Amino acid sequence: MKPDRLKRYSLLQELSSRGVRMTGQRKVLVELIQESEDHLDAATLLERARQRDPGINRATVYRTIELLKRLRLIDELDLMRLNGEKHFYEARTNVDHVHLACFECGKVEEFSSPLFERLKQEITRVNGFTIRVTRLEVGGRCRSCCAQVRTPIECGEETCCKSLKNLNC
Amino acid sequence: MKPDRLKRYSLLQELSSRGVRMTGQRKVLVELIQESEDHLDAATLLERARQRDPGINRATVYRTIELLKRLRLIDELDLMRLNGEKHFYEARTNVDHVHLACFECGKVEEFSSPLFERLKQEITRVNGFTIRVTRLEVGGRCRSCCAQVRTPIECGEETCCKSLKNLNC
DNA sequence: AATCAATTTGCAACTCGATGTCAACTGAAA
DNA sequence: TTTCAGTTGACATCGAGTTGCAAATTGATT
Repeated sequence: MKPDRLKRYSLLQELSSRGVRMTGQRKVLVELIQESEDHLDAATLLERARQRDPGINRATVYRTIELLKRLRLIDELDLMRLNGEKHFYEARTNVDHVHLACFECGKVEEFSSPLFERLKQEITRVNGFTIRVTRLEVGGRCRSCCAQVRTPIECGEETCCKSLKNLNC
Repeated sequence: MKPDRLKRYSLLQELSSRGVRMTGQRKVLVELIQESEDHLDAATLLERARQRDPGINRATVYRTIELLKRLRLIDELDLMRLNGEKHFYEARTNVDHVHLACFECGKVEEFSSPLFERLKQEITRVNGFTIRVTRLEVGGRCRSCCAQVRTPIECGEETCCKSLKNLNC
């Protein structure tokens, strides 16, 4: 399933329906997360927010992220530490999905599948575990990078990670 | 599948077979990771290592972790930030498995399933993605906590997270 | 056993994402 | 419009992880 097939929650709507106070700063931040095509980290979010409200503070960004996370309106991602320690955020979707992070080019694809839903059901059934959040991240080499690069991914090869850091590979 | 059904790689063996220089510090660290029942973070690993070799340094711990990660001999986990920003490590297993982190009691269960393997195959087939590492973490409430606690997990309830921090819930 | 280049370690300073504190401010209910 | 709990900005602080470099160690070679 393509990313654009995934439905994102309307954050503003959810917030107001839950009686959360809507400040100017929150509105800007929430809109940015909602609109964003890519996965935002806190620093990028701050940077973009300052273009709309120059006075906005870093702490507010983190506090808003915290709020949205607690309300389960956004998901937090690591993207296999493709870009270091940062965390990334996205508006929640109606269906959980996998993030495929390419160690070669850094691209991140999204993928959802009924198999994932079945796996979740199995977890609940077999372990008696009530699932609240899931995070499935996969690291490797995307289709176009596989086509370009001759050498297969080899364990321990220095060459396989090239310029990227913290690859887990 | 129970954790003890998962086979872990023998780290020392793998390292020597790949011609990695074996220093005293590495031996201690690698043995500790191998022996450990639970998932170790860097600080805990350092602490335990110092009981065997008091002079061992923090930087060495991180460098060894980095080495093992690059050689794909250990996996890195977040455990849904159950305990803050720390990363956790475990010797790789023959089969990928899910980590189920209970937000209530902090317990971490492991679970592997053919469905997970099928999902991985599907990812490869549909997306043309060559998988190198996977990380599937699930947060929620474990069986015994579900039995104890009356209230279901509710979005935005302050009570659902209680003393634990950074719950993503 | 002694030699030696290459690798690894310890140390300490540093980076950087994230959090805590507190006075000042503000959204929205009355 | 007033009121005040909730929110923000400023700034200090935290803590996990990294880095540069001199000294120490490894293990292959003689």
